Order: sequence, then C-alpha cells, then structure tokens
Amino acid sequence: MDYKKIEKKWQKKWKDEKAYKFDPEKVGEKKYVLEMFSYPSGAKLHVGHWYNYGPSDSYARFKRMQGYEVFHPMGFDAFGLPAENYAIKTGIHPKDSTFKNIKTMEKQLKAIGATYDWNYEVITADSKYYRWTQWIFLQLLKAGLAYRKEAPVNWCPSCQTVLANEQVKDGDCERCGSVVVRKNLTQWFFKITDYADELLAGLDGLDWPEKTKLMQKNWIGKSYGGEIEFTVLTGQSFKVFTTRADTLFGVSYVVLAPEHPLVAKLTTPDRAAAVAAYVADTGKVNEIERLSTAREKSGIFTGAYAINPINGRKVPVYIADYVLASYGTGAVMGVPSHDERDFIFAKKYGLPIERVVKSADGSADELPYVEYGVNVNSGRFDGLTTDEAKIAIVQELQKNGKGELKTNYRLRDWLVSRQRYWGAPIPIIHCPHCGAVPVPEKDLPVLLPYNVDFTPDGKSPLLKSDEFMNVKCPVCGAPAKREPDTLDTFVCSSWYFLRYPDNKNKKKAFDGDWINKMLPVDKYIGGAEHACMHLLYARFFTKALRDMGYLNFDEPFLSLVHQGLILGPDGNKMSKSLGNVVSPDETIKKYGSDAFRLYLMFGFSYIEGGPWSDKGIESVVRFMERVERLAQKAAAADLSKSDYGKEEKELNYIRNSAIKSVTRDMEAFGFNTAVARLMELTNALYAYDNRNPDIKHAVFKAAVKDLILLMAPMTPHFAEELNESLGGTVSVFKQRYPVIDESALTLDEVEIAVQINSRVKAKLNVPSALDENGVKEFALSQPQIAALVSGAEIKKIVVVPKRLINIIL
RNA sequence: GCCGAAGUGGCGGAAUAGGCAGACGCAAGGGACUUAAAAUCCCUCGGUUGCAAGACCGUAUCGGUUCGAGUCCGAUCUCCGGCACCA
Repeated sequence: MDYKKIEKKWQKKWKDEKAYKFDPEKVGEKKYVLEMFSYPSGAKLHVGHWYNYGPSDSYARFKRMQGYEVFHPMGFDAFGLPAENYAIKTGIHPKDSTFKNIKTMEKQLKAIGATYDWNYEVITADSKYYRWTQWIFLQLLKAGLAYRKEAPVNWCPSCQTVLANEQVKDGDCERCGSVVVRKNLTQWFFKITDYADELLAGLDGLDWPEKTKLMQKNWIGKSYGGEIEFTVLTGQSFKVFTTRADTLFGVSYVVLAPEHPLVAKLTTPDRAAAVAAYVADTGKVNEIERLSTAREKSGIFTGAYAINPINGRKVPVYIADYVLASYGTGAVMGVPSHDERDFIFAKKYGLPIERVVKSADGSADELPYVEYGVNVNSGRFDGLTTDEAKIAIVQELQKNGKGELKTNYRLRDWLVSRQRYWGAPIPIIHCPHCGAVPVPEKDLPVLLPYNVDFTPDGKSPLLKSDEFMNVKCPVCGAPAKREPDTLDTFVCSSWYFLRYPDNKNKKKAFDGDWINKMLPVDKYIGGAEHACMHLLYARFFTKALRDMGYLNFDEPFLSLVHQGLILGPDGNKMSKSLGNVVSPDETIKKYGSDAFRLYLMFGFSYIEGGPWSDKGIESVVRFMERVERLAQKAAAADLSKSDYGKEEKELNYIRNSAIKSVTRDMEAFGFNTAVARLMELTNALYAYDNRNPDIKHAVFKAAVKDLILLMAPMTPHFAEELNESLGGTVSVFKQRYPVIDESALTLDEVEIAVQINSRVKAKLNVPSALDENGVKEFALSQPQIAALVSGAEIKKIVVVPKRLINIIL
C-alpha cells in the first residue's frame, strides 16, 4: 500500500467533509479530550510529541466512534524563556521565531492525521489570549489573591539576570553554569496558600495516578502542630511552630531565622556586631547551599533570653540559618533530646540536653530519641503518650493565651513576576501618588512592545522601552510608570483549557454557562513532570475563578494520564550529543504515520515508555500488511459456506472477545495489549482461512470488518482505505465501534486445569453449564483423573469456576 | 536522609479480584513454497534432566500466610522518580 498517497487522500477527504468539526449542539454527550499543549520550540515535532499526541488522538477517535461528541482542541504555550534565550543567542526576535515555529508545528500536527478542530486553537502569546490572562490577574488582585512583596529570587551573577526556578539546575544556572545566588526583589505573588486545604482535600476525588496525587499532597505538606509564644526578658515576644509540643519541657534554647524581624531588636548591644555579621554572611550563601542537609549547622547567640511558657525556665535565644523565615513563624524551639538537628546544634554550642520522652516499653533508647513514646520530666504531663501530650500541653498554654493548635503548609505562595521580556505584561501602573494601580479593564490588553532590547543586564527588559513604561496614572492622571515585569508562563497555561471552547470570545475570557457545560476536561494527557507545577496551578485557578463566580465546577481535570518517555535505541534519553535521536519525519517517510503511531501504541506500556526499536516498527508494518492481505481475502472470498460449525463458532468467539478486550484496554490507555488482541484476532482469521481456503462462512468477512473498525482509531488512514476496499462507502469514523454479542462469548465447554495437591496434572474440557459440585463429579468421573487420584483419600476439593479444580489428597 | 514506584525468558513487554506464569511481538531454530534468494504461510521456542511419557526448578534475595502467591505480609538488595534542615 502506498502510505503517503492514502494519507494525503484521506486527510483531504476529512478536511473537505469537515469530518472532525466539533458540534456545540451535541454537547450533551460530549467528551473533552485534551493533551497538554506544546511549546513551539525551534525544532520539529519529536518522538515525545508524537507519543503524547498520537495515542491520545486514537483515544479521541475511539470515543468518537462510540458516539460521543468529542472536543479535541490544540494550541500553543507560546510565551517563555527558550524563545527569549534563542533570541539572545541569534538575534532573532522571539515573536518572529515563535510564530514561525507555530506555523511549522501546525503543519506537522495536521500531518499526524489527528482529529483536532483547529477552529478552537489557542496561542498564549497572542494578545487576543493574553488580554484575558491579564484580566484574570486583575480579578485575582480584586479578590485579594494577588499581592506584592519583597522576596528572594534566583540570580545568576554571570548572565546578570533573574532565573526561573526551572532554570536552576542543582544550584547552577542552566545556561552558563554559574552558581545561582539569592537576591531580594519586590515581586508579585498569587495566594495559592489560601487554597492549600481544598487543593489537598480535592485530590481524593480525582481519577489521577496515585503517584501524582501523592506528589501534590507532599508538596502541599500539611502538618498539624502548635504555635507557642515565648517572651523575651526585655519584653518582646515571638511564636514558634512545632509539631512536637509534647517535648516543650525539653527546650534548652530557641532559634530565630536570620531574617526574623525581631532579631535586631532583641540582640544585646555586646552581641550586636557579631550577630549583624552573621546575618550578612547568610545573605551571601546561596539558597541551595543554605538549605542543604549536608552543610554543618551554624548559629549565633543573640545575648537575649526567653521564658519557656510551660515551666518558666530561662533559655538562650539564637539565630541560625537552618531556620527558614518563610515557614511557620520563622522561629523554632530547640529540643536536643528529641530532634536530630537540635541535638547536633546543642552539642556544637554546649547547650543542655534533657530527656522528656521515653519509649513506651521502657527499652533502652539513646538520645536523640525522635520516636513517639511517653512523657517524663514533664511535671504533671508525665505518663501521657506523645499524641496526648501534644494536645494537652498546648491546651494548657491556651488558658493563658500562650499557645494554640495550628496547621501549617509547606506550600508557598506562587511567585509570578519574571524580569523577562517574552511574557504577558503585568497590568499594573505605578503612580507616585496612588501607588500600584491596576490597569482599567477597558484598557486591556497591555500590549507587549515589539522593539525592545532584551539583552540581559539584570533589569527587566521592558524598563528600557520608554514608550511602554511612561503612562498617565489612570486614577489621578499624573505621570506614572508601567510595571516592567512579565508573568510567569505557567500563568498563561493555568487557564487555556477554559479558553478553548470559547476561543473567539471578544467580550469575556469565556462564557460561564457555556464553559460549565464543556468543562471539566474528561481526559487529560501529558507529562508527569508537571505534577507540582502546571497541574497544581490549574487547579488553583479553577477554584479561584469558581469562588469569584465565573464557573461552577471544582476541578479542571477529572481524569489524568501521564505518558512515559521514549528513549533512544541505546536506552538513554534521546539527545543530540549522544546521537541517539530518532526522527519521526524520517520514520514516517519510510513507514507512514499510521505505522509510526501503531508502533508507539504497541511497543511500550503507555505510561512507562521505553527504548525505541527499529525492529519494533518493522513488526507493526508486517502486521498491517497481514491485515491488508486479510482484507483482500475477505473482498475476494466465496462466502457460500452455510454450515456454522465448531470452527465458525470459535472464530466468532475470538472476534467477540477481541472486541471486549480491545474496548476495555482502549478505555484504560492499555494500548499495547489492545494491539496484541487485534493480532490474536488476525492470527485466528489466518488459521480459519488456512482451513477453509475455498469457501468460507460469512462470519469470516464480518470479523475482518470488525478488525478494521477496531483498528481504525490506531491506524486511521489505513482503516479508511481497507474499509473502502471492502466496499464501504461511509467513513469508518462515522460507523459504530463494534459491540460484543454476549451469546458468542458463552462456550459449551471450557478447558480447566486439574491440580492434584496444587500442582497442575491435567487439562480437562468441562461443560460450562456445570456448577461447582457438577464440576467435581464430572472431573472425578473421568478415567484419567481417577487414575491420578488412584484411590487415595480425598481431603478437600477446591473449584474455581471456569479456571481450575484442585484435589487435595 | 524521607516519601513513592518498580525488579518477570536472549529482548520489548502480558497476566480483572490470590487460581494453568511468560499473552502479543522481536530475535533464534525447523518445515512448506521457490531453480535460488527475498517475501509469504505453518511449526518449535524459560531452565535442568530423561529415549520417552514425564520429573524437578523458575517472576531480584530470604522468610511467612494460603489448598494455591508474580500478585498479600515481614525483612534485605538493586535501579528509577519526587522531596530535601518544613521544626
């Protein structure tokens, strides 16, 4: 078969017939199937794109054949750093390269023969889109979910620029390899932490990979504990957060983060110089290093003492860089006897170590003892278990207002400003009189200017565009400056799935009623690397927009699948430097896009991925040719055999069990086993053909037709062509996906295994109508089974219907 | 260090819900067709042992539960992914 020719032929036909046009009138039975949109990088579509999009499209086709109105859009995540970095290297403007790449990729995606309805395309770098990204920013601001504060960011001293977290690899700049340092800048944040609890609770109801849910759960990191107030002798007070309030009697010091606002105030004059020097030093250490567990603990005494509220004991106040200002209260209590870090710290600085918990069974345990146990040396709390004491001690403090139960999250607010050019401008104007003023909605979009020098020099590139920067304050009319930062690209991708169904809307980001009908996405397919970024942000946006009244559902993606990674033939990740990159274009040229897609579905477990094999793709080509010859046989066959005998019954059984398992496997993204079942059906049809070379029963041709229909989602052009060759005049995608005939699946006899003492000794055909006792009697009445038992005493018989009988002697 | 997932033939990978391990494919071997080769069609294909029927072993390792374990439980080893001073 001339693959190239038939691909062109059917793609043209589909296009002319608008075969995959989405019909909004039919949304009652819709399926929203969505693949994570792609980044329009310079290179062409790689195997990874195909692996994401090919099998997913087959799933969409499968749903379409089952009668659903499938909404299957495609678009581009077009803002972002790679285009900008490429521009810095080559001088080609990001806008030019991006939109050129999009054209190329659109063409390539069309060549896949996928069912995308391009009418619904979304491009995030298009002002028709980012206008609404900016609008959402303003809504978040209005709702108190966007705010500005000073925060440390990743700074590359060599590139003279801020880097996104994703650009920091093991503490180094991804581009030049320099060590990244921290730098404080005033930044915009989204208050995702307001939704920490709901983001956590909502995971339970989602049909997502457990691993991904767990990653989000750990990322959100909810922990239960108490906040306890310590008062310094000089009068100030501060709170510490602890999950082990039960160890409060064992506190021998307290520690503040170097950035804690009280540090300067409570440090005694004689310690001031040393403390200031320590604080300055920690500022120089880069974040990665500071947070490294391998680093030796260091700290410094402030000269101040605080009172432990439970026993009135005076304990020294330290500062140490292992305490994070951004978590909890930025202060912790030190209990060396029951915490490993505190133990090391106490040893180093000669602080007392006093046991307040022992193991419940009283067995000898060394300090630091971090397990749960029973309180000792804790006054009237002695004898309480850890779980009891944690609560009781906080409750005791609560009476004097010195403590309360508290929940903390690891999740931090989302830093969304970027000192970069190629992104959506943040719609804010800074006025000397009115402060940070939101751009009025009627003035959106704030267009990203084209002529900007984006060579990195440590400042936001937009600052250099006077034309962009200088505006009048929308409130008082005084000369003012625009916000020069742009939004993180993850902001753009946090709501694109909401825009797809209503992508032409000029009045709103999307129409509420319409979007409530179309969303949530029924099946979302994309890489696992987005577990704690895009997939979390999109959930946050959905919930925030719901609370603002723009939509009425809680979760954007009901069901999620991660595809695996296709490796090079040598088992390594494909990379130019290893020379193991498989080019989809060349492979397709040689074998056709259907074969390429079919191999991607057959050669791997979809969620695992694995190494590419040239032999593998040849094997699916062989399979397709086998099917093609079968179709030729079916077209030419003499179907006058009227006798519906054992062979026909068997063939029909295999045909129906193939329909059953292929349907189930397609549903579960078990593509490799689905193809295997089709191969089995093909083998059975060959066997039938071999035994009945001259005249065949009509069931042969019917089974071949079903085979073609079952294959259609995987090899669309090929299936259309075969369907036509068998006289079909209607596209396979307008035909109903095969449905099983239950009666064909019930056999008169089933083969079961006969075990003696749990070892298989024989196979036996048993009438399938028999119940358990019937099977026992039938089996024992068979001479060959009786011979195996040979008169021994039968202690027990286990029967598993349709599978086995186990005779215990 | 903590959390999680995985470990099955020469290879890629299958095994609803604890029930015949190795589906399907690749590679390999054999046969048919052919002057020959390719292609195609058919058969064999975990290991040891046996003339054979068969017997024994076998899902990383060790132990356990069970009539029965790749699957469940406990420990160990290896590889991968995530988090990494979160108090």
